[in-house]
Amino acid sequence: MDGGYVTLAQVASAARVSLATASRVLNGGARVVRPELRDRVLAAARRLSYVPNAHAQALAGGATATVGLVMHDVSDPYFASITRGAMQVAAEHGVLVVLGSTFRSPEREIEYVSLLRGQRTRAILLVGSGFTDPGYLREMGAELAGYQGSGGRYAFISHHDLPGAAVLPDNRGGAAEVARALVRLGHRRIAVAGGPPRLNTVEHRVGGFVEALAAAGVPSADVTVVEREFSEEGGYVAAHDLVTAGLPATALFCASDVMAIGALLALRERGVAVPGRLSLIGFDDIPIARHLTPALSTVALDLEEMGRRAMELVLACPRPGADPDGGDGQDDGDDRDTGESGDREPEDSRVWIPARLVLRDSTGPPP
Amino acid sequence: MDGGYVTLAQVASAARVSLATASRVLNGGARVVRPELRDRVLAAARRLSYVPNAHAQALAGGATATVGLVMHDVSDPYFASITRGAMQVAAEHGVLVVLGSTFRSPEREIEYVSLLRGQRTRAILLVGSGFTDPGYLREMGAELAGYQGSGGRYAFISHHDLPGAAVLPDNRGGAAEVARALVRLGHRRIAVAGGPPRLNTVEHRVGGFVEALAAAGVPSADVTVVEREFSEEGGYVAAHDLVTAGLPATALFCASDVMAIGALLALRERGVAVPGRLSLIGFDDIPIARHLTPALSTVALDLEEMGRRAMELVLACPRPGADPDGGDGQDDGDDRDTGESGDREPEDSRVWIPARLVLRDSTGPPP
DNA sequence: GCTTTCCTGGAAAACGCTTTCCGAGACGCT
DNA sequence: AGCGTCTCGGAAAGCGTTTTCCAGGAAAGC
Repeated sequence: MDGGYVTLAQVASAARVSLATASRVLNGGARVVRPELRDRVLAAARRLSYVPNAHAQALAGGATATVGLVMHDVSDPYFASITRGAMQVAAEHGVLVVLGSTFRSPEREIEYVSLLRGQRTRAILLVGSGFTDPGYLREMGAELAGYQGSGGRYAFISHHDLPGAAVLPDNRGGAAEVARALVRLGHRRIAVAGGPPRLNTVEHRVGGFVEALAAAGVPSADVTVVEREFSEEGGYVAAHDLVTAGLPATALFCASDVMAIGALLALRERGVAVPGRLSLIGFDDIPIARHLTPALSTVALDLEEMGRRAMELVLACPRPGADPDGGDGQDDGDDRDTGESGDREPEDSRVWIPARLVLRDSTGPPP
Repeated sequence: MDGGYVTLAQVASAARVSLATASRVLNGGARVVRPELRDRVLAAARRLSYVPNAHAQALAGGATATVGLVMHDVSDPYFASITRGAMQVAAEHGVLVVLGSTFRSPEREIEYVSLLRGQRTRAILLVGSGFTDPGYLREMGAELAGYQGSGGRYAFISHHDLPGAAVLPDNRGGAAEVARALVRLGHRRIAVAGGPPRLNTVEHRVGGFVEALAAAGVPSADVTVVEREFSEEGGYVAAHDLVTAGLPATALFCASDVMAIGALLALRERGVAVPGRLSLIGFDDIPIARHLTPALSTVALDLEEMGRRAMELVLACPRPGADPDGGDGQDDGDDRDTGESGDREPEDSRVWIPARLVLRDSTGPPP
């Protein structure tokens, strides 16, 4: 109305009631207040259109209702879908979501965690591939330990080589399935387009793929690994370079759908028929994958579910005492530990997300 | 390290300095502090890994460094791109972004504004089409007036029929260009797939299109308007129904690219050649539009720029006194007021975003 | 009928920070 | 040398809540 905010004190005096009573009626809840006073307070609050000051509430010891979400970039469909799932659960719990975009910079990621720590967010979700850099792991580890020590919860989505609860897509398994499927189709000379190996996700997908290829009897001389950016542009460049190099393959596996989209564009520009001359397959099954022409074969991950599960993990009612104890009997995470990295505490909740091969029109037998 | 947070008081005592001095060194900035003390404080803060409590800072009168972003759904590419732009500017200003997904519910939109008000966010960005419902306009208007009255800034992205700063895409103009382009190509029987008219964006795009068609001499009997959901599914259903009805058109204009994607799928399933039998054109130029087959003709809006401009609008240094005065000489918004709704205060900053017709492969002459 | 227990409202103490106001030295001017 | 001015550190007053503790009245027990 006029300048400044309506405070609880104003509501209380308007209702001719003490501050304590007004607080109890509007936010407390535990204690009983005589109906008559209760109504007076409620009426006054409505009349003045009182909105509690979240900062004051947080300071005074009330629980904060915000969760931080740190990721590469919301406009990347992979992250957009995960965010969507996470926000659904957040909304159900009446929790506000704070976003941080790192654009794949480890420094920014750490900075955001520190910022969110300052905001006393109830929890932090670290979405997307972790970095393998030791300096990053040390710093981020310290930051997260401090956060947890002071009562914050956190969870990773995707592998991070750091202790903590996590939602883990079966990157290796999915990539291996791609390898076997391509071999089954008859491909023998195969290319992989990956990103920088400092990203865990890339390492697992490319690694799992190459290993499975070897296991299926494809000589490593017939496997071409191309490392570019982990982005649409990177996929474009990878495919372009592959074609320029004489296209030493009949199938191309891209470490993500986004890369595959870039690759598809390059292949179209260079006149390479997909899947006629080259089979193409991605990873993630982002929503547009099925709308491309040819419809993109890929490995489906339930991205929204990943977001949902992670948010549930950190919002799952903790015992209020904030001792650094981590996971508390999450029931449905089938805990097969594939030992991808053994340095995690066994108490941490782990949710595995299965990867499902989806063959659409972009893959076929070799020419 | 141990339970609980490190407070400024602890830092101060570790540095053998008063609270005031510690505050001045770490956050204040205005006042000068002797280098020796300054270093002591800095060292202590680092050693204890001090993180200021943002809530306490906000309460004590320091500026809040968060901005709210309220929109339909981040996983919609249109909103994802806008969000990306907004986050870039936010990051430059060291501002944190809080996200709210309304899923096109006016109630949720109002609820989020109220929540963000409670968070004392520095500003709120309302992204995406406003609703035409009078009840919504009244409530939202009151909420925003209260917010502004207490020093908050806000801006709309897209038309909202409410006073306030805004970043406005030229929906009518773009739609009119589509109409003229289709007529120029030779189309005479034309269909439009729109969403519910309670969305301003839909109203302007469909309205502008139909009017321009009339102006170009296309009899209204030859124009088919189909109203479905403003979503991919809605586009699918619209196209499906159109085909079922005997396809009384040689061109289909969809009120958004997302709808066009759905329509394209339906047309493919029903065996309708695009653009051979039916020309298709969307609106927005979301990033994947060019990757579809056929590459989607559309009206390009610089979505990231829209996000950027809006964020700049609300972050543009305000005079600290928070009197409800709104716009302060934004230099480069060319203020042509097309009078789409006359009830706004002239002081509000308005940034117009031009719409540019992009003809790709999904449009051609009629069969 | 008097004491003991509930029950409920109010006063006041945090919560962690910013900022205003003072006071004490240091310096410059006459 | 004396006085005024300037600089910079510290004490303390909030900021808007929650929550603990206390007091007074009503209900209950003997």
